[in-house]
This record gives sequence, structure tokens and C-alpha cells, in this order.
Amino acid sequence: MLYRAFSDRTRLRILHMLRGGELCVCHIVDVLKVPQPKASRHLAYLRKTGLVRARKDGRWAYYKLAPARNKVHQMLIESLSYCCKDMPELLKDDELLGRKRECCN
Amino acid sequence: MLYRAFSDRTRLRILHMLRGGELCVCHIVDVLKVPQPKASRHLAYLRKTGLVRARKDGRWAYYKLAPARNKVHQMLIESLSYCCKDMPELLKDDELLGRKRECCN
DNA sequence: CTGATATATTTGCCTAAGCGAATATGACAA
DNA sequence: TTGTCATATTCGCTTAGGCAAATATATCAG
Repeated sequence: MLYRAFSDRTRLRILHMLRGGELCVCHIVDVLKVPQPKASRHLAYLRKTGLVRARKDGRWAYYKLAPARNKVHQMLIESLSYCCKDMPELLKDDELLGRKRECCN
Repeated sequence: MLYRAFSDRTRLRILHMLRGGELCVCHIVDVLKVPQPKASRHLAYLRKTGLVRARKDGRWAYYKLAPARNKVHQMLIESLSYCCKDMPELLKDDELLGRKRECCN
């Protein structure tokens, strides 16, 4: 169930961050300020549901959003750009990331 | 968290049924083929999250989708029309409802 | 009133799922 | 080789949340 993947705050934050493109796990951990195993666990979950793709480069691992496989998948990903109003932490995450991007418009 | 409301199969089936308009609880129970308290519990959940509106008429209670309050809400409701592929039971529900309606197109 | 019907809520149980801590893996450096 | 760093996985514990069964409430009929 794709919806369930979106129903955890940590996973939602990760997905939201990845809208801007590929990120290294270490950056994700830094921004979320959660223990590394916790981030890793949720990333594994998102991998299994096909929502993200992982790429290894030496010691580092990079994650990005997977291409949408159907309409529901696509709409859920799109909806990420509109949930900052309910979750202000998403704005903080974007700030910490230092990426300029339009959010919640 | 709106996403969580969608992450339970029974709730998703209810929301999916309600796309077609207002329904009586007894119809919902009949179609879902679940114990009445179970339907009632999930309807209460959906009420609390603002996803459905209830109307009492004598002994009967009618439920319908609430108007979308923001973009995420709106997109989640829209996504309902596309999840039959992952949940064939949604098609059966629509059949039992006897309502002609386009689904999963 | 009594009884029946429609719906809602409570209770107690059980499973799913998130968590921190510890550990494992695997790549690079020295 | 040894050590270190980045990431992943495992292990118990705890909580959230779904369930069935029982009960409550509220409306109508007779």
C-alpha cells in the first residue's frame, strides 16, 4: 500500500527532501537530525515500496525518487509539494538543505 | 496526517465508495461485508480527520466526502479513482453498489 | 410503555510497526 | 594487515492501531 509509505513523518520528510533530486544518506541524516539507523531503516522501506532508487558510490549511498509507475504513485509524489502547511518541519528541512526551491505554492 | 487515513484498506474502500455521492451506513456495511461496528469505527475516524461529513435522518446516517480543504486533500481524493489496479476489491465494491461509474481510467 | 432497528462506542486482545542500541558489512586509508 | 568511516541490518522493547464482542444510544412502531 503506497499510502502507508507516506503516513510516517520521517518517511514523508525524506520523500519531500528528495523532490529536489538525489541526496547522499549523510545529508539526509544531517537534515533530519535523526539517528543514522533510523534513516537507513526508512530508506530501506521506501526502496522496498519502489518509491526511491539507491545508488552506491564507494562508501556513500545516494537516493532519489523513483519514476512514477502509475497514476496514484505520480499523484502522491506531486502532493508532497503541498504538505508544508501541515508540517512546518518540511520547510526547515528545505532550509537546512540549502536548496532554493518553491514549496507549498 | 491525512495520508494515514488512506493507509487502511477498509477506510480506503469507504472513501472510494463515497466518490459516487452520499451513502447510508447500512449500504456501506452491506457492500464491504464487514461487521457494522467496524464500519462505524472507520467512519468515525474519517469524520475526525475531516474527510467525510455525516448527516442523520431518523434512524439512518448518511455519509459523503467532505469538500477538499487544501491541495493535498484534493489530490488524495482524486487519487482514489486510480487505485483499483492495486485493489481489485474496489471494483467489486462498485459492482455491488450497482452504480455505474467510471473507475480506474 | 415494549420491542425492534440503525448506528455508535467501549473493552480487552493481538499484531504491526516504529524505536534505540548494538552489531554487521563493505570500502577506503595507512 | 589494522583502523576508520558510511551505511545497513538485527534485536528486544514499546506503542499504535486494528479487531471482535459486548454494550450503549437513539429513533421509530405497535
